[in-house]
Amino acid sequence: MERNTRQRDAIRHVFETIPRPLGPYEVLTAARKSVSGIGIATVYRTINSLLTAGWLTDVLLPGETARYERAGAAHHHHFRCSECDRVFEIHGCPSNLQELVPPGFELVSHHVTLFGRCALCAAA
Amino acid sequence: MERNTRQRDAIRHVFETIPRPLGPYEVLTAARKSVSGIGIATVYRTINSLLTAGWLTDVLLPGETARYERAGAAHHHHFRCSECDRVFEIHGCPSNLQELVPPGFELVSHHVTLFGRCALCAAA
DNA sequence: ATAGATGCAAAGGGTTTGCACTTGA
DNA sequence: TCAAGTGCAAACCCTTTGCATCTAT
Repeated sequence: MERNTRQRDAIRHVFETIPRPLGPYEVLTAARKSVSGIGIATVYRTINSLLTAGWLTDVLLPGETARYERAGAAHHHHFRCSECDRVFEIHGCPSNLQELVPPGFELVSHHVTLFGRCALCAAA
Repeated sequence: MERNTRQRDAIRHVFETIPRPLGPYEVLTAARKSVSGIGIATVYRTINSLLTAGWLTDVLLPGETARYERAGAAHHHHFRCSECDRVFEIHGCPSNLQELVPPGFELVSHHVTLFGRCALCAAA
C-alpha cells in the first residue's frame, strides 16, 4: 500500500460510501463505476492490503464467504435478514457468555450472528 | 437414499463413532478404513442426502468450511479451541439476545461461536 | 528510471456434476 | 434385470499467483 492509484482510490471510496459489509464482487461492481477496467485480482489484493493496514476488517458469517467493512467501529455483531440477505450491525453483546464456557476452558473472544427479518422486510 | 451400500454404511459409521463435527475430507479418510476405494464425490453426495434426510446437521463456523454432525442433539453452540482447532459443543444460550435486536427487526434464530483455549490446551 | 501496482489468465482449494460402470433389490 | 449408486475426471465458484505491462514517484 505504498502508492496511490486510481484503483485504490476507487476501492476505498466504495467502502467509504456504502455503509455495510461488502463482498469482493460487490466491491468490484461498485468500483467499476469509477475505474471501468479494474479487475477482480486488484480488488482482492487491495482488500488484503487494507486488512493488513487495519483500514478494513473482515465480517465472517457462518456458512458464507467473507465480507469486509471499514475498521474502527466499536466491537459489534451482525444481524442477517434472511429475506433480503442484507447484513446489519447490532450493538451490545450477550451478557452471560462466560456462563456457557465449560470448566477449564478459557474464553478469549466470541462471535454472534442473529438471523431473522429486518425492519423493512418485517413491515412488508 | 434408497439403497444400502457399503459406502453409505461406512459414512454413517464414521459419524456414529466420532463424536465431533467432521469435514468431508475427515469423513473420507475415516471411511476409507472400511471401504478403501471410496471417493470424495460419494462422501459429498451422501452427506447431502443425510442432511436432507435429517440424519445430519451442518456445523457452520464463521470463516470456515462446513462440518457435519449427527442431527438430533438439543440446540447447542460451539467452542473452538484456537490452539488445537477442535470444536466442542457448549450447552445453553445467551439470555438477552432479544435485547440486541434493533426496533422493528424480527429475531428468528441465532448463532454463537466461542473462541479460546480448551481445557487441555489451557492446562498445558 | 524503476519498483510497485495492474490486468489477464492460469492455478489452487473446496464442492458439484456428467457419464460410463457397478451393484443392491 | 436395471435403476440407484459409485468413481473418475471435468467443471464451478471463490481466491491467489505468475508474468508481462503500465504507472506513480
